Amino acid sequence: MTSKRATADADDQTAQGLSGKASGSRKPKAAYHHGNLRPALIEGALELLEEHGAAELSLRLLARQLGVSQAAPYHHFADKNALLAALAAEGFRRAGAVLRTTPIKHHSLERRVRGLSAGYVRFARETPNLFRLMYGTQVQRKEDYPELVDASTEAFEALAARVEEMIADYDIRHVDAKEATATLLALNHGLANLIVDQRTSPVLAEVIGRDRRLIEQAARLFVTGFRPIADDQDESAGAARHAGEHC
Amino acid sequence: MTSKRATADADDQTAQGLSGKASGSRKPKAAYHHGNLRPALIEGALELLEEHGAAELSLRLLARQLGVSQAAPYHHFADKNALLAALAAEGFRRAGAVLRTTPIKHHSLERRVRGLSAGYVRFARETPNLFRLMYGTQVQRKEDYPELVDASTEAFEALAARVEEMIADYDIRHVDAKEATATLLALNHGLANLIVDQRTSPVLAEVIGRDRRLIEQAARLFVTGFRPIADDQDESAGAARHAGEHC
DNA sequence: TGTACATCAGTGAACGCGCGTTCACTGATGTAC
DNA sequence: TGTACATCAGTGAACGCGCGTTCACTGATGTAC
Repeated sequence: MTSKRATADADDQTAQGLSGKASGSRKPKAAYHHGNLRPALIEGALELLEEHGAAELSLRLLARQLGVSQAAPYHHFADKNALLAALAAEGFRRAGAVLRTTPIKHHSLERRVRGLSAGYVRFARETPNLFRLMYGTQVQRKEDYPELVDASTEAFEALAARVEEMIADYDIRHVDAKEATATLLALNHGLANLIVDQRTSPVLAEVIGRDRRLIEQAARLFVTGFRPIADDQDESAGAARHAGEHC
Repeated sequence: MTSKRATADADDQTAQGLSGKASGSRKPKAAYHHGNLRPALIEGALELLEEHGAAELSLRLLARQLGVSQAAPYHHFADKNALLAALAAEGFRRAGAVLRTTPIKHHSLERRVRGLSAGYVRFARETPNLFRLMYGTQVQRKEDYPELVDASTEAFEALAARVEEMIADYDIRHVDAKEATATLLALNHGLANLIVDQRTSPVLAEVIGRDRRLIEQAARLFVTGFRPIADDQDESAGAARHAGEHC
């Protein structure tokens, strides 16, 4: 519930209380004007979302939690869907930031891939309900919210830039950049979803439970390729060993 | 709304009507006893789920749709959650069947991988809301429903068996079977989720929109590996070409 | 510097809604004799 | 073969709930003069 700008002002007004304005009525309760409600709504909604789940995130509960009337949010968001869209946009901004800033530049290809996967997965794990909100059906008419469209586009482009960087640095010739980006995104997205999901089966849970290992393995396999090739896991490329079979 | 067993009986009773039993009262409306409500509930729920979305799937609407009182479902499911769990279980059974029966045995490695991905994705696309239900938070206390646990375990094991088959047939030595299964699952799951999700960004939509191409590319890259290797895409294994860089 | 006033950000009561679930009930079914 | 009866699968009315949203309102803010 830490807020950024105006809440600080509001706090000043109530907390300082030394300017004659407050005129003695020391209500520690909220001033009539919250003063910073919009960001507080988003922040509070993110907390409720993770704490109680998307199904229980209602404008009324949110308003109650912020000590504000249930009509107040409507001064800042057209309706509930608009608030949800703002949350999803925030999610994409965070995901984009992770992809953009993951420090992988001077590592091996495998470690770079692993770093990107780990970052994406970490983001999803930290705020799983936000992650679900970003991709689920809960937010309707997503295309109507430019903030959301832009944020998600930028997140995708952040990953694309990282992939292009790897392709350039390693002079990888046999793949198209878009193709590789989409595939890596699918892999990351799949890992994140599996890890975030409630694991229904104990068998699956055992495999997925050890996140770190799973991500390492996935990165290695993604880089190495799933096919008969000799044992060059860690060193460098080795000679091929198997003649093609059918087709 | 085609039903399997008991509904047929019920139909016989009303439709035939030649045994004196019906005694002339030709009500084409439902008999007092539906006779086959449980499967009808599941079937109807699957339809509602895909048609109107999970948010609008209520027991009341379902009962109304089946021409039955809103209390009737409680004779067959303890509560709404139990019905949802049954739906999810049905989803895993279908997914497992797809993975088990996808005919890939005599194809190249790449085509086998592609076949498995395509099958999983097709299942997800055909009933996207069911797909989401299987993995989402909507069904609570999943572990309390053995039917669901078993079905999801069997689906995972179906994929594992296919991966082991490939590993054996191609004598792939540098990967562990579990590792490869988990990674391929992640890739498939990511592809399916991306394709099923509402695509927020037009940039992403363009990449993901052409499913078939995306899946082909992902399979190729998954098999080939994302690293500097010469051009042996289609033939067989080729000689390696790039000396290792850092690390 | 003081004041009038438009505007903004709140309030609180109310609307109508559909939902999950329970309850006492009743009609239909099938089995024991 | 006919009948009594336990059991099963329905009914329909009602409970209580929380929700999204709207409305007429009022207190606070800041700007023009």
